[in-house]
Amino acid sequence: MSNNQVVSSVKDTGLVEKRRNQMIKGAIALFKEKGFHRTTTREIARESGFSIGTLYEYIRTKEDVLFLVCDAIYDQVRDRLEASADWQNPSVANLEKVVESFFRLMDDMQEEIIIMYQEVKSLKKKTKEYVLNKERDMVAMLDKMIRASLPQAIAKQDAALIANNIFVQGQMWAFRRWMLQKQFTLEAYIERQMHFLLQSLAIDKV
Amino acid sequence: MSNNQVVSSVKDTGLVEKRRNQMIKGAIALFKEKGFHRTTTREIARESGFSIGTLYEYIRTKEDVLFLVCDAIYDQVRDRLEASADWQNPSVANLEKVVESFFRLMDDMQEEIIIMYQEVKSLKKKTKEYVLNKERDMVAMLDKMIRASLPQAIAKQDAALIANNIFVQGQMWAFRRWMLQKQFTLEAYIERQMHFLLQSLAIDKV
Amino acid sequence: MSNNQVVSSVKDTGLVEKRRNQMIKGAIALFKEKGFHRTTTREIARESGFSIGTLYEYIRTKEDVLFLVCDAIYDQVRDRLEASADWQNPSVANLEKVVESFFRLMDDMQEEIIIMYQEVKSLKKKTKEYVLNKERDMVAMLDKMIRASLPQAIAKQDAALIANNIFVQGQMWAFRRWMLQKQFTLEAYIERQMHFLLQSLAIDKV
Amino acid sequence: MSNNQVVSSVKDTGLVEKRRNQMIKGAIALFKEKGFHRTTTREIARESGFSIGTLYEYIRTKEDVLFLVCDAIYDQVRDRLEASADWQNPSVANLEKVVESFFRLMDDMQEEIIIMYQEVKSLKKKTKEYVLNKERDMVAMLDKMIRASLPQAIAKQDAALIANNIFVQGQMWAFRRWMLQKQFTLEAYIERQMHFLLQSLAIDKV
DNA sequence: CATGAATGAGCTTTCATTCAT
DNA sequence: AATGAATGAAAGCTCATTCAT
Repeated sequence: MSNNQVVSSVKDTGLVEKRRNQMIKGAIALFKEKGFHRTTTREIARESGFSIGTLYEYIRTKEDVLFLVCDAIYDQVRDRLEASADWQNPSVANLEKVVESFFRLMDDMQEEIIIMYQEVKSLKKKTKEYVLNKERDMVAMLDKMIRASLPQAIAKQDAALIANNIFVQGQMWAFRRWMLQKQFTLEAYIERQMHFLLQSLAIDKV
Repeated sequence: MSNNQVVSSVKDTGLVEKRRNQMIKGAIALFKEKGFHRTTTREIARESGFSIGTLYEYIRTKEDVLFLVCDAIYDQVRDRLEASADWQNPSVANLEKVVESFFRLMDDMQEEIIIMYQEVKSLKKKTKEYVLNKERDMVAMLDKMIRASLPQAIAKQDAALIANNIFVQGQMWAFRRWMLQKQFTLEAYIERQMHFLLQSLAIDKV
Repeated sequence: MSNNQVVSSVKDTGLVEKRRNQMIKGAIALFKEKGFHRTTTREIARESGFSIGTLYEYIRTKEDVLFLVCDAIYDQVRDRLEASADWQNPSVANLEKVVESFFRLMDDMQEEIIIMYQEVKSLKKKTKEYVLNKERDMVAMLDKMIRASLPQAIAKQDAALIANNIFVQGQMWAFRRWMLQKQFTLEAYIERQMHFLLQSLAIDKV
Repeated sequence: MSNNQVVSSVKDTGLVEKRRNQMIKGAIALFKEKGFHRTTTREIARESGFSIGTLYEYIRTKEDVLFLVCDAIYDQVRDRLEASADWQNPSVANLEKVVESFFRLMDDMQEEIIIMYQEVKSLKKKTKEYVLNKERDMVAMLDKMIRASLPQAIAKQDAALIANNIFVQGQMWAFRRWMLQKQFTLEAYIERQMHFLLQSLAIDKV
């Protein structure tokens, strides 16, 4: 369903969704290549397959495109994360599965992740908060899973910290690829991070 | 000594260094506020206390300013990190000290850290590599310290991974402050991260 | 009867007239607020109660709307002016009545008058002439009335000049309201202008 | 001295004045031809003899140009009006001289007058008021002259009304030239208007 | 007849960079 | 060495108009 944080002149919501998807796809391709600021609205229109006039029928400002892109990426990450494991039955095994899926997801969506974290800052306060809340939600999912999975009790803060660490280690695979991906295969990276994670939680490898 | 990656028309190296320091200071203040792309060269000149013409006597392009800024921040981080502990006598205690200092440093220099990691992407390939090498160097320092400090042997890759984790956990204090700094004091953050670090390395708290 | 200076794709003349009246009403409301140039065709369509596509079924260019508006205003002024007095029986008394009516009319239709005189210039030559001829006609009516009313003979040119003066004094009530309407009530304005008019024509107040 | 209602990036006030004069001259030429809204900033720059970038060194928005133009025209009218007669020694003869000069001035500056009264409406409230105050001042000059010149006393309101009438009759020579200038020479126009003016004031022609 | 999505020329404005003084 | 006026490519955005449905 088309995002209604962003105003469109076009009424047909089905069309709005379709066009915005084209737009998001086109914009991501361009943002990957040159970042938000160096991409022009004309380029976005062309890459999306329509004219500049049409682009502006579906958004109001260039920033709207960025918002749509960030929002779409978050939703995609979340959807895939939710589908990746059994969140209803917490267990160390399922936690491991979640973490592994998350790392694989970050590998899959490297470029999108880089775009998102590097450009959200360009959103204005309100929109930025809206988007960051989605991150908060996902961290909370993981947080909850951690607390429910562990055999022993864990302090609330500790669970939150670990959840954040996992998140950042996932993102780091994308952001620091120039450093990490020369030294590690994805498999090795996952395996070693998982090892240290379990170790730090004093859990014997299953 | 003035950075000679960037070409200046002015010969007097002392003057070049002085002017560039003014420029870096001014630019950082502005980048903190509005980011690199939204800051104009005119503003940088004014904030630095000289004219736009003079600015261009000491650099060649706007990107040069960004480079100078990133470079200066890295140097500052490195200097302070080096001064913060006894790197010559590796020990778990010294490792802890280094890690703690690093986290405190990241707290101190939050804004600069954010600038750096959010804007390096705007540097062109060659310059970016030059800057990222400085990051590599610092990670290497930590890596080496880890390997030398631990009572038991640690795989080369593992040390590198831990070093990266520490780095990213430090940066995360700055980048995710909207999430972390509501839940943790710096002290608590350091304490818990250190706890998990030692735990994951199977070291009993000293 | 719908104005056939402006071409319409729609055949049904009754409908054309109905739609154009909606359009004129909508456009006047908008022109009052923001002038012709700052009003968009989309706004005119919306304000008129139909779609942009429909708007263009009844006109060919945006300028057509302006023409229709000016034309309608002139017709309205003329209709009301004609109805306001007994033009068939010239007399000083009737002349006075006409002048008073005209001033009251200008007060009533201030905004419309302002629109018309401020935007006609945007019409292209031919249409502008068509519209200005209506003004000429009205001045001629007054001119004729003056010549027929006065006890003594008056030079042709003089009658024309006086007719123009009266017209402009009426418009001035609308255009210079920021200056005049602070100092005069409409009644006082009419009374004093009439006084000077009669005086200049050497007629004793009836 | 350069108008400081409008902000300029250029510091050299002499230069600012020079460039703005070029700009005003260029803009008037264009506004005469096509009006404010149909004239582009690029055209103004080209006509003024400099680049679009330079234009914007001396103004902030397109509206600034319009303001500068209106302001300059008013100042010119006022200067010429002040120079045209002996304002210090009121007398019917001098009043006649003033009126005649004013009419001649309106003839001379027809195009400018048309621009001004047709485009002031596009200024925003504050600037418009600033400009209209200049009109008020001039009307006040005339008003004062009328009161001081007449042999008999005249009511305050009446003097103001007569002053306004004279003003509007002057402007009408420019605005209604399509109607008046076919029937009257300037000389005749002045002569007849003066005749009716004196008549209405019950003054015997000198 | 009515609709409204699509178009793209064209607008105002910005800003990195140069260069004469 | 320092200045700041000049430049113009290029950006974001608007809007009159068309035309398939």
